[in-house]
Amino acid sequence: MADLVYRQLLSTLKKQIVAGDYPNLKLPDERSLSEQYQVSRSTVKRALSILADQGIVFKKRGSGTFINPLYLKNDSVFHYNNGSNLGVTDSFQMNGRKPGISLLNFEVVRPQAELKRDLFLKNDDFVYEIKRLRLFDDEPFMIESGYIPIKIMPELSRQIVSGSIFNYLQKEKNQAVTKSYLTISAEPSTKEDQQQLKLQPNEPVGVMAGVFFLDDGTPFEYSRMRLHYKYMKYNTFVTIDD
Amino acid sequence: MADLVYRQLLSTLKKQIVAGDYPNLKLPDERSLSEQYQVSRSTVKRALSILADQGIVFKKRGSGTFINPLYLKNDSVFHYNNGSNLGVTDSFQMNGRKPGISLLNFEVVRPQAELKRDLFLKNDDFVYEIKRLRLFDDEPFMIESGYIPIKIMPELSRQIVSGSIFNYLQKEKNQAVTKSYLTISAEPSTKEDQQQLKLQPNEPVGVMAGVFFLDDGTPFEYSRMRLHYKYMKYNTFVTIDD
DNA sequence: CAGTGGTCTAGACCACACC
DNA sequence: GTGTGGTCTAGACCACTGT
Repeated sequence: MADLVYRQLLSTLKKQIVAGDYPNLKLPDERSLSEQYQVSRSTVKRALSILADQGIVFKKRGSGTFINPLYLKNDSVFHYNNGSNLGVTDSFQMNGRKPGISLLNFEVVRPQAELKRDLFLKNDDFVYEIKRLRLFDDEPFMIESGYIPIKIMPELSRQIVSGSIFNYLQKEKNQAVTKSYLTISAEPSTKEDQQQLKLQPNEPVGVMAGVFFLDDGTPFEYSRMRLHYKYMKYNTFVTIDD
Repeated sequence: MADLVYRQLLSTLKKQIVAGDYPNLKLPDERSLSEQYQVSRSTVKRALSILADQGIVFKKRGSGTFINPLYLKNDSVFHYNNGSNLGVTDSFQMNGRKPGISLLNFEVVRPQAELKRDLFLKNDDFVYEIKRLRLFDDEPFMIESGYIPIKIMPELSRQIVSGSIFNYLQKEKNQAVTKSYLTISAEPSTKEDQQQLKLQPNEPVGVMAGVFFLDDGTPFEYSRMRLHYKYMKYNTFVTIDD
């Protein structure tokens, strides 16, 4: 991965930016970079576009490419995900805390209409229903209800489900979950939320719900996550074009 | 904008996909498309990459490009933003409801340290503090607190601030806000939230806070939005690579 | 081995910003 | 007008998939 030309250039530029090699916050023009690193201008553009997508630089037609000053202030609001995390254990800053899983429920059910639609199921397909309580250092922070088609993972067991399913997929079946569509919202806590997540009645949960996809586009899991509100922090960098 | 070759191809393919012109959910290969539409393969790749970023298709090296079945089910969970909306009046589905603004407060203040950092301000820079209640059809749904450096918009007035600031920027100064960094979270409602947004004490608010940037990368506004929880629905399509 | 997407190049021409 | 990023092309070669 890192031996790709545009990846190397990307990484080089990123290091230089962080190191403060461009005190005037302006990068050299694309043609110069192309010359300097002996790569085509297209490759330079590719690297710079990624930096722009990540919010690290701004490209301004006619004047140049400029470093986002906010990115340099390392302790600032600007430490975000690049939207590039998936999997519960990766998505939350655990700050050295040990993640845990407590299995609440594990059974096979007939999917509701909506679920059938979202997971692209046929009429007589069944799904596993997996309800788990997620913890950090024995402190519960999320109730997760997952639905996985039997036909995708017929071998699923209480054992597997008590650990990270994504890791299992990766290691045992060499399949990666690289895409997800999620809706983020907030709700008052239910009695169950309050009990499991140790919430006061007036304290809410954050809700993240949606579909995870395998590399090849197969909808793999529908998941509904109810988070202790203090643990829900979703960072996004958005660009509009149209 | 739409006369660009890759944009046209993009729009053509999107229409065909929605129209069901590819019943087997597989697009023609890139070289065929290049031939068929008399454009270079690079241009085809560009259009297809955008479709992939939007989650509409999956590209699989060695086998082809496939349509995401979820995208075809139009009424499904899959109708999302592409993360491509900015500006309050654009960002929420208004469903024909008329947006309104009630100005709660408008003054000049000395920015706190954190704000100074996020807006990249110097020691003696001042900011406008603009607090507004946003409505749909006279129903309040959001309390918005915005902070804009005086030096960026010295001409700001109660009049301007009572309408859409982004529209004003666009029309009067030909500057667009095209990027934002936001953190999304949830909180119990405060007394003020409950009063302004007509919430019960146990009902929460969604919080979206962060920085909006001008085209040239200037941090333009820090905004903190507290939303009636029923109005907070943020949709994301995330891809991981690394 | 054939088919398909991924990377990379070299160069032409356009559009916008600034002097 | 010069500098800079944006679009587009034509083609070479690589990497992975599936027969």
